[in-house]
Amino acid sequence: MLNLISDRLADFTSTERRVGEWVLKHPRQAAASTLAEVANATGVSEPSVIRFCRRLGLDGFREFSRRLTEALSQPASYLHSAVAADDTTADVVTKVLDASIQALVSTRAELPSAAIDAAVNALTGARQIVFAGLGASGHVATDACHKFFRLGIPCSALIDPPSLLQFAAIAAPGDVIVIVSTRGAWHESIDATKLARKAGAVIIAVSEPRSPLARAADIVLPCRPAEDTSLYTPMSSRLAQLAVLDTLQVTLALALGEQATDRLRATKQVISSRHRA
Amino acid sequence: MLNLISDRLADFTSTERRVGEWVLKHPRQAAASTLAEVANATGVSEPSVIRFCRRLGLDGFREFSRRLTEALSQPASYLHSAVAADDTTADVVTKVLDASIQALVSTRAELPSAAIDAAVNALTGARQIVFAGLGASGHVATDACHKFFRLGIPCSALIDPPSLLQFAAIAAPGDVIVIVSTRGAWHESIDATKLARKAGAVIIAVSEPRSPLARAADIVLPCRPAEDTSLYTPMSSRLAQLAVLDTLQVTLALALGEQATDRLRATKQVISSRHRA
DNA sequence: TTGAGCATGTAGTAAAACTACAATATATTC
DNA sequence: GAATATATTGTAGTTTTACTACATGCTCAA
Repeated sequence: MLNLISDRLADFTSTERRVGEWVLKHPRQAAASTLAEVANATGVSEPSVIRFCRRLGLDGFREFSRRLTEALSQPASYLHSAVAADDTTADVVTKVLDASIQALVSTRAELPSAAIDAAVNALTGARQIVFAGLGASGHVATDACHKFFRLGIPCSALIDPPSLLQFAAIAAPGDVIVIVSTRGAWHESIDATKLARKAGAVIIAVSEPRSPLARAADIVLPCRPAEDTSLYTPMSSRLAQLAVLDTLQVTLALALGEQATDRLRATKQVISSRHRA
Repeated sequence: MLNLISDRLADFTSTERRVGEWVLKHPRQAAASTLAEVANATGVSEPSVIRFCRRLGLDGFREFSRRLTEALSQPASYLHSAVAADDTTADVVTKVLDASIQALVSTRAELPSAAIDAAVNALTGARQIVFAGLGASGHVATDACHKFFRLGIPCSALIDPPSLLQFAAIAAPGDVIVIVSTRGAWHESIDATKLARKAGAVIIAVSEPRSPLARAADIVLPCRPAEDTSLYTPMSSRLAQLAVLDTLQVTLALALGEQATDRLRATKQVISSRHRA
């Protein structure tokens, strides 16, 4: 939460920045304050504080307070520390898993439910869903495809630039493209996004929220990559992306109701019966 | 907080007890609700809810909300709870991510470094590494392949039964097969394991530790799947498998020394230079 | 310089939390 | 068993808080 604020501080208006800086400086006080108190302490008007909250992708001041309280009561235990060449195996196990846990914990704290709702809204009416990702994100896209198709929606995965661009060229209204990209900086992804959007498709980016890709997309599901402090540090962001898409799938299943759950049940059943055989 | 409530439940009035029981049953929802919503959900009047808060020694409903939110973001609350059909989006986000976090936390606790060491030992001398996985585990295998090949070892991924069996038939000493399987029950995997082992290959199973596959393998990296309490609960075990393989890769990189780290550096470099372009 | 567009504040509204008090239920004493 | 006292709960109103609509003023471009 605090990271989110400090990251996005740059593209705020001056009043919003003032609020953000104050919150970063007095996080505990901020969490316990009312809207009027924050406005007073920062010397801005109440609506400006609300605008600040909305800018963060939150619903309003209420949600801001809740998120901040959550963030401040989170344990600092799973902190990221770099793997060193002389670490024992037990050290490595702890460090790598802690980094991954941390990635999920911060995702949990920063994922705005409004964005999920918007995404679900787009997906419920979708004619088809296309999951796209290049390189390591390709695996996430494929995985997601494998997961969403069980809901009975036509799904496919595109994991190389030519396919992605070709699809973007023939995209149509009703198509939803979910683009997974850790940094959101590959220009192929961005080009495809712009192209497909012009054609009327909805683009959901699972990506670093301040990236060019995020700016080009309709809906952003933020997935902050952990700083790459070390050569050995693996991409924990991949886990976060998978978890975000898990969440989206479950929410979508709930939104679709009976029909989707029946299909889920059927896909589970067919597996377990094969196992017994 | 929740303990406090359940402890004191006995000396509450019947209305207060009704509120307390509901809060214990739906803690997340309670933390996100307004006074009126709680009153409505429990079928009592608003002042009664306030009296309930006061009875807990709190200032009012506001403080109750804050305390509850704090309590729920403590680490002990990353407990697995099933997604229900009437959950809000925020509930789903929390539940799904909590389940995933829980999977990693328990993996961290249970992963024996001796098994990692044994696996690294086998891998350092490997002529080639083959990652195998069927269904959802196929993605994990592919992902691992993509990750390990950067160390400069020949890697491939097999994600369908015929390929797996064919490879098992021609396996040779020096080959290491890493089989990913959530339940470790597909007989194709087990057959392939036995076959390849007879031919002198080393088999590492990333799987439920008490499964038939685990028994057949040389080395077991335990990955206990979270109980599938609900239809909606996605496979958190997949995340655990990925994290275990992350750990293995980092440990292997350290064991291989200079040469491997140079290669890792090179693969990172080529990506970041493309990004800038 | 003027006008479009954006940032910000003012004033008002809706809703949330809280209070005072009345009504009902429960216990107590004769 | 009746009458009174006490405790419990709800109703109706007040205050506070969060939010909205709109107006003002500022910035930048033509």
